[in-house]
Amino acid sequence: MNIGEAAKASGVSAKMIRHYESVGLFPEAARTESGYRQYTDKEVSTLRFVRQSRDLGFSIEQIRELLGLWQDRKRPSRQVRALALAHIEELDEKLEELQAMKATLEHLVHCCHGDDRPDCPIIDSLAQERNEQERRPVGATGKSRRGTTGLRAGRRGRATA
Amino acid sequence: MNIGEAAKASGVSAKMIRHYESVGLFPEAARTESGYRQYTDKEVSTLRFVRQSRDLGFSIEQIRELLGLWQDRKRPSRQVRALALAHIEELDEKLEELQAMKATLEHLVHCCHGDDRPDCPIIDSLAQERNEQERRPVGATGKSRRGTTGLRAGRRGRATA
DNA sequence: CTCGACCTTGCCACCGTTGGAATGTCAACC
DNA sequence: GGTTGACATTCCAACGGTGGCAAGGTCGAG
Repeated sequence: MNIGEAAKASGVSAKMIRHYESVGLFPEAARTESGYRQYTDKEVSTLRFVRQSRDLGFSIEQIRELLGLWQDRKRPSRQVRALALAHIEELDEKLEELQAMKATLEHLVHCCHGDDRPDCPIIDSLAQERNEQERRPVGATGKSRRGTTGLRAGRRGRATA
Repeated sequence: MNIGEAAKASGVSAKMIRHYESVGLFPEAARTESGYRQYTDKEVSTLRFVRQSRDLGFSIEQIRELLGLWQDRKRPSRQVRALALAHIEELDEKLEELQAMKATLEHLVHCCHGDDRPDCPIIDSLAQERNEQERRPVGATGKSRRGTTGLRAGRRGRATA
């Protein structure tokens, strides 16, 4: 099976398959004499595993761990569960951050007439001087220093794209 | 005012001030004879404006527009409102995506005993073959092609850091 | 004069993914 | 055989936004 077929079958683009290999998420694939990568069904399921994991938002590093746990058939399910729970927490942090932004924005939008007149509370608010505390309307107990929302980055891509 | 002070005053790191300038979000700052950037209070408030916008998750390009609207004192507030609404929609898409991930994960975690035994529904699920539809448990009417969650990227940084 | 704190530019790293260029290979058709 | 088109290969760059480091210049106080 060539890389293109493997891509279609797994839902991971050929591009990303090579990338994952180069990053060491995958062992190097077997090659034909001319250098084409060859994939077995087993490797395709591994690819599919990676794909599903990424769809759930796991990072490459986390997937590396997941793959390890998957291949170790004796590992306690506790370990997998812990990994998943940790990821849920990450998701929660991001959710909170996004929700906070949304809430603030909705408030501002609510305050703005949005007509032909130039005065606009949204712009005014952005221009306003504020201190650290006031700026975060929701949550933010000051625990996690570095916000990790990481908006706009773009993932996914239907493979073979 | 040197760049360091401007950074402290605005909450935008010196690094990012230079970056924004290089990207053209800012006009080039005035310089001393020796080449140090000089900032006025007015420029600091612009910086603050940028900072607040970023805290609300606006992209550089959106901020560019916001700045334009801010400086044009005659623009109808409708325009600003529209920009904000558009951004809220973006946030919503991301929220939905994250929530879908979380829901799936929570379901899986719920199904997994998480003990010393090796059998684990989480891993099993990741390994499973699935088609496009089944993979997305929430929302996903197929409208927006490119998922834009963009997990893990990391923003913020308290300035002057 | 020297020291430390600041500034300058520039380039690299992260994250994951996509795109392109330039080139090589394979299978099918005439 | 030769040509064509769909594949494959590699490498390099980009996106967003931020941080980090290095090699140098500048400033003010001691």
